[in-house]
Amino acid sequence: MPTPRPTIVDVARHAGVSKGLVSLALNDRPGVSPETRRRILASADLLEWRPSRPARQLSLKTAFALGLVLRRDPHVIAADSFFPHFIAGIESLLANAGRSLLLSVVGDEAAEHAAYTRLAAERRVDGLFLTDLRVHDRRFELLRRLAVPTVLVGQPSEPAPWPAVTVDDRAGITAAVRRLAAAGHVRIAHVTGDPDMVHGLSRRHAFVAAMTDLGLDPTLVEIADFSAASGAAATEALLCRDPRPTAVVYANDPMAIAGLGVLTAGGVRVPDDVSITGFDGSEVGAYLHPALSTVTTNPYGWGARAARTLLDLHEHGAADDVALPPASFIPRGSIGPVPSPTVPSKE
Amino acid sequence: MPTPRPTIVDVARHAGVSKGLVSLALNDRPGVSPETRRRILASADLLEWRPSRPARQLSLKTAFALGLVLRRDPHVIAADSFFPHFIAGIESLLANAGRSLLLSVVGDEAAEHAAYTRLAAERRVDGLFLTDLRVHDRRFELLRRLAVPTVLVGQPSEPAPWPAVTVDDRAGITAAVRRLAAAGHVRIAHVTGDPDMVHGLSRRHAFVAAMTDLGLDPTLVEIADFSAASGAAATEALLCRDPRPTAVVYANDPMAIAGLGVLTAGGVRVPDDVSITGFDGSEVGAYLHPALSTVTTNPYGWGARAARTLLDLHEHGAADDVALPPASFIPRGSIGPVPSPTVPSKE
DNA sequence: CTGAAAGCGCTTACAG
DNA sequence: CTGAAAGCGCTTACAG
Repeated sequence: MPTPRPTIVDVARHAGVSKGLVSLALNDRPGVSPETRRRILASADLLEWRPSRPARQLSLKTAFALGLVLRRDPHVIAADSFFPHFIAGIESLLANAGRSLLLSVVGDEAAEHAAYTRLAAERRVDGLFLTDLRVHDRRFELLRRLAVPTVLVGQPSEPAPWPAVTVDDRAGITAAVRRLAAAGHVRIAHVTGDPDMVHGLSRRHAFVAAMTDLGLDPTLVEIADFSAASGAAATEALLCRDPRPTAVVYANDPMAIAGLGVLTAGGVRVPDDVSITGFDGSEVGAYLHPALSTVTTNPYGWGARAARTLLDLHEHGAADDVALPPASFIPRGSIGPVPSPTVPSKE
Repeated sequence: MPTPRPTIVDVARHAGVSKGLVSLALNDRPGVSPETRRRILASADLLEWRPSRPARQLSLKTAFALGLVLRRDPHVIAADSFFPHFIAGIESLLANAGRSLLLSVVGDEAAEHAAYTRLAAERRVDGLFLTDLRVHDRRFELLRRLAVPTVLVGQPSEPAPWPAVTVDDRAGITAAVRRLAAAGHVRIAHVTGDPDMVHGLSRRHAFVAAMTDLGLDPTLVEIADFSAASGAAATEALLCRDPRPTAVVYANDPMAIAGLGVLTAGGVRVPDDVSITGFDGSEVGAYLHPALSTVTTNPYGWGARAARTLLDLHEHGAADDVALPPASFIPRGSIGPVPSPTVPSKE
């Protein structure tokens, strides 16, 4: 049961002024004499008054909140280090802007669309972050109808009427492939992320392009979905290939870590027999043995920039696309020179 | 720039009734004839009207939101699988209850207190989740002053005026120690979580109690803080002990995974030379080699139950403590029998 | 069963 | 510089 809190009327009475004046004083607007302003602020302090958000929302037609809807298996979110840093980045801006973050975690598409609709149609948020962009993203049509300011986190695969804050993740994959090729690897494989997601697909395209550029066979690709389980299964499939790849580029860290487990369990030494790389720079990867090579994208900065863009969009009605520094490759112990050719298993 | 949306007045006009009646009809209250109700609902549907939250909040004095403030290094949150599942559990209840989750991620205590104060004093939330309970938790005094419904997620170390939803994590540690002892281990070590946190301390107490009960030396304890980095450092310290422990009970999975890396890098085989166990059941642990033994606490169910309790508290002014099923130990490949005694390294 | 009115706690022209 | 009033979009007694 909420305790009655002081309202603007209490402050006005205490300071001996009208409530309109209290409002002016507290929002630093002109038209209040310094002396009166001081008295009002003192009363507000004394009464521990804070303007009610709901009341401000109603008169200002602003929600003072931004929304993030996550449709992913909690297991995948849990394994992924992206979101905690991304969210921390968002919040680094919101606190100062007097805004809050509304987070929705949903299970399926129906719940997802319901969540977006509620947030927007009930005016709970001033804008929405769109993450985990999908290849034919059905949220685009929905959000266009809802007419709510939106920022795209990532490069959309089709035109969309909102600003995008992007990081070129292809650069990280390209760097990984080049590094492996420079170490003599030729049979380099890729374990993809969810192919329905733009960043799953774009990392795969980057892999194929980098391999092709180097004149290498780009067809050693196993489809997975970013989950550790799928990374393990894909790795097992790769181990059955003949000839076996000598290096694997995984589309994220959890799959690479699971892959490392499968390789080690199968008696395949990393990096002596097979080199591996991940993506997204989870903290734990640095502490594995061997330490996992990975690609970092600074999700904290990404979140902060996306929030900045969304606030701009809400305040000014427009905001520019932002291209953040490309992902960069961090080599660690999990990659090494190509194993010296031994007797092929067949032929 | 928000597009003008239909208001209750538009619906009333369209249906040819007063707006009061629209409100009654849409909230399923008595006093509206079936025929009129039907007409009103049809108009609302047609106009795609949704009641404005801010307006409802103001007249109902309800925020329709619950708040969660996280003060942790994003790296630690990212490595920890607890929060994504916990949050997903919360949301599983909120969606149906028409509530949203307000999430704040903050860096230090000042920002944390400011966040709680804003959420409560500005009436942004109807209640707060208190997680990561600390040993002398200074939030208790703050929240008492703020007089906002609160639910404790975990057992507080000192009396507090709010219901607590608890999971006995001691049971998991006890089970791990017993299992290791049954496998012949005597020199069992513990790498603690953050000792300022209740669950860091209680796991340590559980370790000491379980060892003492078994008549084993409970002093092989290294203080860490739940981060992978601290788990790695603690493991290195344990490796320098003489005699070396043959088993290590870590207070969470990220530290155990980092410890596994350190052990492997040092040529110590797991579980042949040293057995290890984690806590919290991250997905990736199951895919390591050897697979990480761990303790699960069902954070999804925990979140759902905490949300249920908080809603009850808000609606009825009171709610009972809830004790969820205790944590359970999941043995996997990372534990094995005590190594057969060889020549001690010294003496 | 239905309508007109007051109120939730703010902000903001509009007068003085 | 200050006050009185209207309005944001709902809900809810109070009359009829």
